[in-house]
Amino acid sequence: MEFKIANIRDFNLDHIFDCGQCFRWEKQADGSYTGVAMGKIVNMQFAEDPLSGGTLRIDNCDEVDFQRIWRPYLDLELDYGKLKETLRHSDKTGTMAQAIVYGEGIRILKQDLWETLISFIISQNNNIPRIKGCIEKLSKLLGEPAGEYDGKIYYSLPTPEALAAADIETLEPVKLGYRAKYLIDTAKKVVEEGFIRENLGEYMGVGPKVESCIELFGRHNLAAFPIDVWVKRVMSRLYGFEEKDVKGMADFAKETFGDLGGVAQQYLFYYIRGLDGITKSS
DNA sequence: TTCCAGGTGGCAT
DNA sequence: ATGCCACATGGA
Repeated sequence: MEFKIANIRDFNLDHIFDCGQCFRWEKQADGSYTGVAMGKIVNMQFAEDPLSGGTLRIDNCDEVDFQRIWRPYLDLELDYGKLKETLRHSDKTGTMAQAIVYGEGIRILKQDLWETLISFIISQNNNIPRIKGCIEKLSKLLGEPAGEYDGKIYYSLPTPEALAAADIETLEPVKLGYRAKYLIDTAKKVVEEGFIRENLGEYMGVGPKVESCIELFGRHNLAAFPIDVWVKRVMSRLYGFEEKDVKGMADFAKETFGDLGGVAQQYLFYYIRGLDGITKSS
């Protein structure tokens, strides 16, 4: 079963799935992406058309799933054309205008909270290819088969219960390093106390940066402005901040990008990685 | 070999 | 409240 929708603008699957917000979508040889989210496996392909807007094809999806799952997940309700107009001249250097051109098809996905929590705990002091590998191995080890697509079995992430029942030795093959303890600890806390929605920093392994990522990617709080090494790099090179002046960067982001800080951050993150020759997260 | 990656917890001031 | 530093792992 396949669902198609036309006239989609400000949309590019490479930009969306390779801007560091998610770690589980696999690019196929034909340029499409296969992934599992909300317990469903789908394959997405996008055909560009600058005049009318492109057409998005989602395989293994019907109209109901599209409306209930993928339309919100892909943030198709939000007018990114208008949003980009607001951001384009927000800074005085023209940096944001260039970053927007470079990542014009980025959208902030509405991801599952639990998934963003464990994904970004794993992300600390780690690189994107390794993060993807860890999450993949973790899902195969303790997740459930979500189904099969194109001859390949896809696994869901482990539930909090499954992860809480694991121990360090069980997780050894996932090669999480010192983060394994954080994951188990966090899973136990979720199982015992229910999901803490405020003060995510109470979870082991969640500091200001990870919390900010969860706010942005898991709760769609577009004002959140996560500051990691790449953003520090942008702020330093393109806006003239000292590398360690995180407070200054945060204040600047708030003043300059306001409640769209998170979207601005994604344009900047994707842009600086491109400038440094990092593509396809490899 | 050393450095680095979507940083944080623990400890000393 | 702020400043260090160890921390697992694998690729450059």
